[in-house]
Amino acid sequence: MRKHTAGLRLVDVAEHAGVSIATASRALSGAAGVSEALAERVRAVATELGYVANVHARSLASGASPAVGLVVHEIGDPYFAEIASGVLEVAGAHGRMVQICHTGRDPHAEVAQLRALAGAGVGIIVVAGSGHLDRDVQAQMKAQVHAFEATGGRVAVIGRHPQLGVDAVVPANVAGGRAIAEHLLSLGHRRIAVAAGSRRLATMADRLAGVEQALGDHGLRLADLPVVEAAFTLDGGKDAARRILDAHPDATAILALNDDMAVGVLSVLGERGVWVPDDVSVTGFDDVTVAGHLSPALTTVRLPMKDMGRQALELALLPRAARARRRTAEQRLMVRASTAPAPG
Amino acid sequence: MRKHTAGLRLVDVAEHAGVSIATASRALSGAAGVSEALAERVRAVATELGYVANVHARSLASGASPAVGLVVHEIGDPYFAEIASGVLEVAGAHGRMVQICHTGRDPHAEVAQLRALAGAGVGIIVVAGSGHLDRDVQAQMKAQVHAFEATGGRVAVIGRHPQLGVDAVVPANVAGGRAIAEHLLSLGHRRIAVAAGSRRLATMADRLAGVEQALGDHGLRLADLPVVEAAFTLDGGKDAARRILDAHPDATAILALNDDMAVGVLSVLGERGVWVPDDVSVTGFDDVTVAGHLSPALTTVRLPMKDMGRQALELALLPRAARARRRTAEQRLMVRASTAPAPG
DNA sequence: ATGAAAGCGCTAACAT
DNA sequence: ATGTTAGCGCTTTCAT
Repeated sequence: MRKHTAGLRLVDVAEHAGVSIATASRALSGAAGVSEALAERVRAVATELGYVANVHARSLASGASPAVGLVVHEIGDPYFAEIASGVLEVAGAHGRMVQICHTGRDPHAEVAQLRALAGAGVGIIVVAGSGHLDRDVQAQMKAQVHAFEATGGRVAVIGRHPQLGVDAVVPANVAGGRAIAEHLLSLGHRRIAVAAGSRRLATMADRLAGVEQALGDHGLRLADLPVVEAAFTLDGGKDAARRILDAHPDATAILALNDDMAVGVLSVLGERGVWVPDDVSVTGFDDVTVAGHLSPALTTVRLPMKDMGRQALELALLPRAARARRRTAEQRLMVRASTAPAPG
Repeated sequence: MRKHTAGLRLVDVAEHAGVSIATASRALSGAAGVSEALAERVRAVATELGYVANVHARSLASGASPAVGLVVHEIGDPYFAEIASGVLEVAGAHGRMVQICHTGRDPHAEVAQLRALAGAGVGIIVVAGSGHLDRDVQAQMKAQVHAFEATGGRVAVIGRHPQLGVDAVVPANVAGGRAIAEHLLSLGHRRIAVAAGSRRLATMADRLAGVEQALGDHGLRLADLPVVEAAFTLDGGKDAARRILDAHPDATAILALNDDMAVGVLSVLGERGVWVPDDVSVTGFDDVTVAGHLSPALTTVRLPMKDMGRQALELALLPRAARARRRTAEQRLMVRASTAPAPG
């Protein structure tokens, strides 16, 4: 904990400028009711003295805080790091600080972080993690979010959060899932194994739904394909790949539902001497920066993560609307070297 | 800005528990001077009511803030994202929030962010970006840091920051530079081109110094090698690779001074039909998560970024010492597929 | 347009 | 061990 041993105060500025602290306050916060000349003088004195207002005092007195909270699953994960980059960019442009919390992919931790941010007195919260299909989690999130909004807080989420009813930036996960599956199908793949994260995540459900649509177009059903659930990470991808190779050695393609998992899949395939794309095609989802530089370059679905971060904060910066706003972030299929026509 | 329209206050808890607000305060903050039974009751009431203390009021009254500020060049960059992950982990364990600022690699922005964080009332600042060799920048950083420490703030930096005199976690950049260069030299490479970032960064100077030592062991001098300066990013690596290929087509190895640049180098080499490692060996520095999964897997120097983040905050959490503390983060050479004996 | 003064919610002396 | 009360530095009525 920091002890404010020193530090200039508003009184100091006021005295130096020969005005009352009320006038000084108005001049510095740009409020009306001060002659421009006086305001100018006060500001000059403040800069000269190097005065910086105490946020805590300001927030306490005004009941308004300029800080924005950002909740991510894991900041070390490129997907969230890129989103964070977009959020920081917009925050910087508005002179706001960003407090980041991570949840370790635990939905209960997410609720706890929300509470913590509210307690930490931020005025805006952006939730970057996927929504959850679990009713219990949804209810808790909803309660927490509403409590925060009731005290004047603003919330925006990235991803589909069923029942939440707040402003949202929703990536085209269904369309993306459809596009990537369609790509594999059009290459003649039929024995496709899916490396998936938890089905309790809305993101996962949506991407799978898209895959199912594409399959349906070809008279196939998702239920007939092996869908292996594992952690939504590089290691999870490794895990899934091993299980797929063992249980379904005849698969000609592995469709991973994010790039992290795809990297793990590629890694295990390499270890086992399976050639990509000659023996098995592999696809990812997200198009994180390195995806195009992998071995081989990964065919994937691009999502504009940084822009999603920007847009989410921009939504949250807007005054609350009667109906929750919704922006869609478009996907784009990136065909690279990790996919090829099905062998045979 | 958030308006606190509602919200429970300490008085509410005190009333419900039938005690004074002083007792309530003591009970909740765990201060001495309250009977355990009473403290327990107060805490129970607080949880039941869902009371969360107002940080602004608390910080204002106590003059201490639990927030920690983290300054990075770019949070979307995996190197910094991993450091941030370590900082968040330790902060979480101590019940503290982390405010992240990015500087866009501009040293003057770094100074400005420091000032902003101090103004935002954080108690601790961790600076993750490399130190700068420019005297002017050093002086400004120093002034800003001292001003912050004078008001009771704590600061820790990651990387060597000449003249700063604060607690630091210093990665073994010199040893790493030496190890990676020695690796190439032992493979018989002599015509080595270096893809470097700005030489004004301490990190860069240190890594180059290590390279120079290894060269010296083999009777060579850095001055005789092409050292191409470019942005310390993937695009910078591309830029450097193009210039190297054009001006020094006979180079048998490209030593990039971070992984981002190495990825860019690999990318350009691929485009131009240069085989790695058959025609040209390529090395990186940092060992970001994907380095081992690139095409080909990158030989590089591993730095424990996440742990560096952890350690930096742990240092900053300690009370200020008479002499600045210094922890060294060890490097480790990771030999992979991107290097091979020099051709011919 | 300017100033005086009453809080914002909490902590930390200072009583008791 | 518990309660009373004076601030922390600022914003914002309310006077003037």
